[in-house]
Amino acid sequence: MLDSQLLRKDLDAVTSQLARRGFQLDKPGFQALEDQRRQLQTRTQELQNQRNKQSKAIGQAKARGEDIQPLRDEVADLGDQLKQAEAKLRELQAVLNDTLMGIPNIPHESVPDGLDESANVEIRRWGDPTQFDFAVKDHVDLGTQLGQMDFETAAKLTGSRFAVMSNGIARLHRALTQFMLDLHTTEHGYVETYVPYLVNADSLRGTGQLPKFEEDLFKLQGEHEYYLIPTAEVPVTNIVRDVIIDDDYMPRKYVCHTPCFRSEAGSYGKDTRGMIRQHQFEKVELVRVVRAEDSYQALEELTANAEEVLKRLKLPYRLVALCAGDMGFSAAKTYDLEVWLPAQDTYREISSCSNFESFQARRMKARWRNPDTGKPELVHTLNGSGLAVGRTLVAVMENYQRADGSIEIPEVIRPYMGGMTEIKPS
RNA sequence: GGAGAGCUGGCUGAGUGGUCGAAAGCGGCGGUCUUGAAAACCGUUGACCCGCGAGGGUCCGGGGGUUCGAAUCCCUCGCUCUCCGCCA
Repeated sequence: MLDSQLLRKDLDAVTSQLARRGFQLDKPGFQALEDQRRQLQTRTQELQNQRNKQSKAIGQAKARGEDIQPLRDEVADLGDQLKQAEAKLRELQAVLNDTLMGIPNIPHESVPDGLDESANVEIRRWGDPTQFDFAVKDHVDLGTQLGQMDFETAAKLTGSRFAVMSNGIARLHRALTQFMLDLHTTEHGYVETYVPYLVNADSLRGTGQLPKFEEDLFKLQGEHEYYLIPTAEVPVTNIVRDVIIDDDYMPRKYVCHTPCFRSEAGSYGKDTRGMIRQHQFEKVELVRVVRAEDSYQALEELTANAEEVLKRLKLPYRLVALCAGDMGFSAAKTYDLEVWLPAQDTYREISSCSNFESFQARRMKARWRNPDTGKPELVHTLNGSGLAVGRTLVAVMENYQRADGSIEIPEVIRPYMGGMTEIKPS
């Protein structure tokens, strides 16, 4: 959510900055709502003031043992007037709030112009695309031929966009997760965190998935209004919702491994093969809660933390700065990490690292107490994948494949697999 | 699942429907004393909204209701705790 003060004071600037990401703000509409609100709020407060004064007078008169009936008659219809004004104001504020909740974040000045991914800007590359002297297979062929990846059985159990893994591949999948968690906790200073995989609507509103993107989520049936988490970002970031963090506990760095559930509505026909786009996948998520002035430095660090996973796995990748129009709703700036996938002969997203500035914090009322002023201030929140485990598995399988269809295990992962060096057919 | 008790400021915890945004204590901050610290003493100390300001308004778990007036009464939802039952 944007700062409503900013919208009031500088509507033109906000409108043009939002236009950079292709969002059209209804300026006259917003202005009209805002004017109405101001009028109604003043009027309501006047009435409240009147009521408070008169009620107090009644109380005092009663304490002195005077007859209060004349005073009561005076305020007879005040209550009705006030009730009406309050109801109208509430209605208007709800409309205004809905409008506000539907406005995306303002792109940071360093974000490149552009409305789609073609305008994204490559920042740097690491490693060279893996060379093979044989025809490469994709992870589906590799996994199926090893007898350790089974999409048909998954379709039987549930439906499309799910996977069953077994044996070495299943273990590799788990080992990658452990490796990432260990790296981020022991070397990058993140605190390992375990959270619920079901969240309520308030949490989803806090991080920006609701109200606009409900169709992307799996919602539970039953007495509770719970949703499956689409990313650990939601439960982890909401840890600081409605909290004023003590300065001693700033900044906060969380790492959290969870499954993620996404309906992938609207992605029909996209990445239908294999593990690239699943309804359920594992992710190790990095979340930071920092002071406003530190958030862009923190974004660079967090991105570097995610890159380190790829470096240790010796997977070639590139770093891309998303243009204004390609960023997610809540982000002020986003870097994507794209890993080299030989079978697709291209780089594919494996991590997305964003600074949300105060956009989520304002929705969540997440603040910290500034010792200099003694006042609570909104925090800045960031998150990034470190990394998406399913896609990392895909990248390892494809980049470490051999001519015979076996897969070499990256050195840093071997300790997590009891010293195994390769995966061969079951 | 059954029965009961709660939810008040950073924390603990008072609060007869009427100058209660809320006693008191702790903690924090500032000061006196001290070479310094501790102790003691004095002072100070919630958040949010509207307004240039003076000032006004809202907030006692969330929402709704009764009333001229609600922390206090009623309804509802959420959460916590205790006992019983069941259980990985």
